[in-house]
Amino acid sequence: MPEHPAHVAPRGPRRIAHVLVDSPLPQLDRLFDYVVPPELADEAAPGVRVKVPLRSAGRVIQGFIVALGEEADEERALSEIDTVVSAAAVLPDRLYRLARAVADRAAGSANDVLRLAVPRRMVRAEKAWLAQTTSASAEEAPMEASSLERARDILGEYPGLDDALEASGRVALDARPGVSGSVPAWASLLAAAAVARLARGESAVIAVPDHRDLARLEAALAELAPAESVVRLDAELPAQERYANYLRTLDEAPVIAIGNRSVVYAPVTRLGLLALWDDGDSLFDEPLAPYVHARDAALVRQSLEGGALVFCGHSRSSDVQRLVEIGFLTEPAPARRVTPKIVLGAPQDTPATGRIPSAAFRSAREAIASGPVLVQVARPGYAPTLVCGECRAPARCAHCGGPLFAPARGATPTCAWCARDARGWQCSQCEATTVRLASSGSERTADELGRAFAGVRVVVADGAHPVETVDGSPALVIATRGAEPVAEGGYRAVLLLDGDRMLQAPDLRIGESCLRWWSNAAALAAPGAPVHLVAVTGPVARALATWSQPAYARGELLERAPLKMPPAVRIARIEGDAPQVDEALVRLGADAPRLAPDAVIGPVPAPEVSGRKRARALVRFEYALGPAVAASLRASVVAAAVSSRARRVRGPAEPGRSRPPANTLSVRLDVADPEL
DNA sequence: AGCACGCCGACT
DNA sequence: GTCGGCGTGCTC
Repeated sequence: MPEHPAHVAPRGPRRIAHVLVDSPLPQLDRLFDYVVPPELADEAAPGVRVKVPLRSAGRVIQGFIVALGEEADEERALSEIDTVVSAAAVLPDRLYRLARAVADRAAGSANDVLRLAVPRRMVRAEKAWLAQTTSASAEEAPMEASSLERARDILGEYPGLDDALEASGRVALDARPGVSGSVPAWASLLAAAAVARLARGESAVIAVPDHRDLARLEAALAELAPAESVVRLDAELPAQERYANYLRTLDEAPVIAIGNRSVVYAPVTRLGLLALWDDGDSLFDEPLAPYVHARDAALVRQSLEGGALVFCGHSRSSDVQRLVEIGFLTEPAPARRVTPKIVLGAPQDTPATGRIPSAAFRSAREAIASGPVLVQVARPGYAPTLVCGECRAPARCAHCGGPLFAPARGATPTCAWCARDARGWQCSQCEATTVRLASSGSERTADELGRAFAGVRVVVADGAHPVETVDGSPALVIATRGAEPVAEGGYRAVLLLDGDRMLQAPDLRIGESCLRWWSNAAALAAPGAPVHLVAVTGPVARALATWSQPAYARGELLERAPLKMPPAVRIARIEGDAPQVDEALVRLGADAPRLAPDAVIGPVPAPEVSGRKRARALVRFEYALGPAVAASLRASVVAAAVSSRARRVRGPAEPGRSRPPANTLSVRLDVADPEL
């Protein structure tokens, strides 16, 4: 029994709150302990927002109580919690653990992950939620027996899938091509999987790349799931609704949460299914720190919370294929293989009009009598690139040197950078004054085909003019890749036009991307409708023609392994003040001695920031070394942030100019384009 | 980020 | 003998 001085009243153990403070500083990315004062004891529960004193960032800072504890009174000096912001427990323990694990994997801060997961607080929505949870909580939405039966029918197309899902399996699922009504088959499949989990009282989370896919998934769920159980979580929602929906996922009653990349963090209760549609889409690549791809976040989450994990697509990303090959994912096969009818243009097939071979043209002409025909092109606009009419050099803006394009038929060339029109243009190479259209955009294709198919309705769909669906009546639908509308009953013919141009992009993954774009467009065809891939030969064309996307992904992986390119290995990029980059590499050598001798590329000089010499390096590492590499790089980031007095050197040098990054060392894991 | 602590030069 | 420069380190 410890002695107490007479003037201090002996007290029992005190309540302690472990608090995650909301600060961007990497050195504060850990839990801080505070005393819970007796008057806050009722409200200070795990998950609530609090304000706490911290010797920085003003006097008080926002944070979340992550957990509570007790300890003897006199062990150490602690500050008290200042305020409980609201009694709403909006950060459940499972979400904190997920954020922590995802941040650790990416050498980032838990706060940065939580910023993606927890929408901005809206007091009105929060009050409504608090009132509702206390009165009518945990009421389960009734599920119609016929819906569940339909869901089971759909899942039955893949013998073994239901078992795999029940056993919290992890699967790579090749979606059946086709549409029923205006709903693509993939959307019905994922909706059915979600409904099957919901029927067992478990939640589902489904992430899709963009809002058009979200609308399709929503349509599929409308046919199968109780409306009260489907919760949209995406950035397009009004702030109040978004926060209300977030709070809804915290309820005891299971939900189907759908949205774009960050929905993978939705903190639903009893996660039974976590699914990604079309994981090869670059929209799943998170552009905010710590830059974690939704696929990786999903992998981390499934390892923590269990439940089934599904990567579904018409094509196979090399990343998912890697997981298949190491035995992490299984591939449930469909009972009946359904493939679109792909027609590769014969080399001797001469174009009847413009860039369309005669066979494809005939095919379109026959099909258009009975319904819509899809024409996929690479780029929007009229003529996206212009060249000199004489010497064929790219036409450049006289003012800024930017590339010129033609906004419409016969229009004056315009600069793509500065938007000036190039009246009186003259070639800088040969002084000619005429330009030539070097490429066709969707508008020009629509123009040309509209004349060839006189009297037919023409629909143009691209990023700027999105079209969700078209009906089943005859129409020419010209769409840029990725923007294809769904046609009711499927397209009667599909023409994939600019394949050769698309394949030429200087991108490590261009083959994979093209196969994805083409497969997704082909999947919109009606059963038996011809899909013409024009002017492309080689492995990607063969993979499409034989509908063997997994085999193509496998080939990609085999090619990249000896080159040490992702996803065969992981790659980290380190950038910062030259001495700190050097220091980080030294530390890495000590922390991860099993790194290959050629793991580090660089460092090379990077552009100076306010007069400081900067450097950049890449590190290639095996997946097994991930934890060691991430921890080491994180330690370097913290060390650099703590010791950095660089910003003081800056002083009065530049008044209002853009300030250099707060951290003098920045680290990014799993870079998509491994360029120094 | 901010703010306190601490160890050398100029001061009433 | 004291005030205050900013370099260094930490934040419950």
